[in-house]
Amino acid sequence: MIAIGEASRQSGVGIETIRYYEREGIVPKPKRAANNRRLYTVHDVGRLLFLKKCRDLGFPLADAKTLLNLSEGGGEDCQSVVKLAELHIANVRDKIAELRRLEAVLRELTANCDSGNVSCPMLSQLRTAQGQ
Amino acid sequence: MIAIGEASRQSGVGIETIRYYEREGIVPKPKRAANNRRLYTVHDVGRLLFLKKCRDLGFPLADAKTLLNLSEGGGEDCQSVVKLAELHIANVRDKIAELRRLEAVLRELTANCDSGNVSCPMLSQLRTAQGQ
DNA sequence: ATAACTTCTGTAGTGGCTACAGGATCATAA
DNA sequence: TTATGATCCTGTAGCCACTACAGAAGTTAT
Repeated sequence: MIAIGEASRQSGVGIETIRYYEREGIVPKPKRAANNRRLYTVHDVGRLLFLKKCRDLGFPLADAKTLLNLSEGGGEDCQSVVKLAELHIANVRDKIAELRRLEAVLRELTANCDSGNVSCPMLSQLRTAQGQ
Repeated sequence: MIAIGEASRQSGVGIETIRYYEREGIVPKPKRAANNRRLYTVHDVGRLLFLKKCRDLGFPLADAKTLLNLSEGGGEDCQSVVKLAELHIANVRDKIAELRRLEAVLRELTANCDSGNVSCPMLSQLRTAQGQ
């Protein structure tokens, strides 16, 4: 049984975040010591590590919770997991495409901005060009 | 002189967002009609359009405000504009790289999840793999 | 007159934390 | 024993950039 600071160190999840997860019902409320301090088990730390990995993979917290439940429920519902993951991958791909588009437009806008122009080409574009 | 709804239509910026920009000091407070309703000029709509383009390019609102000021200040400080834009481009590139890394990891994690496995390979990985 | 639309102010919610404030408790050293 | 500092507690507010109300008042069309 370890305190919240140690659980934070072992899992990489911040102390405030652990308490936030508890408030939000993402993880169950831990036992308390006689002095009211939270006590965590190895299993609890495992949960936090699991959640941290999900978050690092970009899953929304709600999805991370779902995955945790799938992991702890006996069924090992591989199909549900894949479904969630595929949706997430699609989101990631969409974001990449959007960012690439943005980068291209930004490069174009700044292309003529190097030399000491009287008026800034990028600002001109922003003032006059059609949206998009 | 047009009302806020028309300004919203012409600029593509939502009504609530226009009021938000006013509250935040991103755009100046417009004149009011006798009935206390906001009145916008073509120039005001131009500002909103400018801001919308900046936001669509992914600039934070604070940067959008800075760009607007640069655009309206007489100097046309092309160097400041490029500096802001280059920083933003670097951010965009970083995000793309991170998302690509994520996508690769997610693909790897779901690679063996197709057939009817007894236990889910992805969940196993999330439970046991080292962070990263 | 009635209905439907628009606008007004003010407040709260979104996601996922993060940062306090103000207090209690614990561990360690002089 | 006492001082110091680390850790913990609860509760609240801030971040970003909106978005969504509630409840009231005014405008426009039939």
